[in-house]
Amino acid sequence: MPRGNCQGQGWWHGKFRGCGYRLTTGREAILDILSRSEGHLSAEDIYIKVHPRYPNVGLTTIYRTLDVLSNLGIVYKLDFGDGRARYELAEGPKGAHHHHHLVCTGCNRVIDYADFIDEEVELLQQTEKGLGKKYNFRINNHVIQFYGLCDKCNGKK
Amino acid sequence: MPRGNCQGQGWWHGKFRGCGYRLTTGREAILDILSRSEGHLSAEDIYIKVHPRYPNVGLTTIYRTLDVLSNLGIVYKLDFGDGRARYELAEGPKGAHHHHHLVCTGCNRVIDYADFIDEEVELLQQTEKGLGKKYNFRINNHVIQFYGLCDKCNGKK
DNA sequence: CTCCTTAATGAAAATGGTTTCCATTATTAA
DNA sequence: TTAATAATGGAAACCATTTTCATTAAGGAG
Ligand SMILES: [Mn+2]
Ligand SMILES: [Mn+2]
Ligand SMILES: [Zn+2]
Ligand SMILES: [Zn+2]
Repeated sequence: MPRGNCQGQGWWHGKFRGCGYRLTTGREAILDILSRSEGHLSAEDIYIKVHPRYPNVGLTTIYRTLDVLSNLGIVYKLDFGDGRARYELAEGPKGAHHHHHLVCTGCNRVIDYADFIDEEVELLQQTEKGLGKKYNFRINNHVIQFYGLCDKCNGKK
Repeated sequence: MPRGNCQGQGWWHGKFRGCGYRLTTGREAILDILSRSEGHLSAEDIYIKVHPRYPNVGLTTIYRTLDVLSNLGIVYKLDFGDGRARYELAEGPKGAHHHHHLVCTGCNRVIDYADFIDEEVELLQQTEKGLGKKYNFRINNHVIQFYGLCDKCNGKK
């Protein structure tokens, strides 16, 4: 059984070490869970998934790690207005998967969509450029989210 | 001195009464402050502005009233990611003043902009229509915000 | 491998915006 | 005026997140 495989499970090690962060069990566990989970996990969601396999990783470490990951650009910190932050991997080993969000205010379901991304991205770039020039702003992030009721919640009167 | 003037100061009374809400001093005070203030006030900001003139309006009432106003569509509840909700009047007596936001993550300054609104709104409408059809969603709200560093914060290295 | 510096950690306590409770007050329809 | 009940304020509860601090463990130097 060959050692030292560098595909997949360890792709963030470089980014981590490059910024002077230590590689710890907790951090690997959290990234492991994030990369094998679909969707938008809260800190507690992650804690619950990590805990069975790594019972000595505390919730505090989850928060601290997510903060680091978010600063490194490895995860996005999302806010869907339900009072807790949610996180998703910015990109897997396979590359980026840019998308925006459609949030149901009835059941809190969140749909990733990428259908209109091309037009949106183009407009966003124009807008960012224009705003940046006009207001002397260095824009480095945007939030686009649609809120409404999904088919199920819409049916219920 | 004529009584019963209906311009300005009381334009929301109708909307209020129409929904079965009572008109109270606290509610009028809060709307008064909101309509004579620029910008994006937190509940506590409003409390501080209301308190000198109406010392017996509590913070709880501010929260409750803002919730009602937000449900009635009279104010927008905004989240700029600084851990507290902010509120702005949806429209004054003069009518709507649609705009989006540019948020400085350095100093939390928020700039209202309306420059690219037309194009944005058009794209939004298209997107809402497309998404609504594709995912069977009734979209009734969207959030567009740009985050970055303002000229001042950008200068500080 | 061992040592040593110090980054990282977990548990518990603190924080802080917002909500809930509940006894009291005030609005409004009759 | 009166009665029904919506609205209120103050205190306590809530709850996601952060801070504190004593302990642990990464990882570079030797
Ligand atoms: Mn997503
Ligand atoms: Mn605004
Ligand atoms: Zn739903
Ligand atoms: Zn700034």
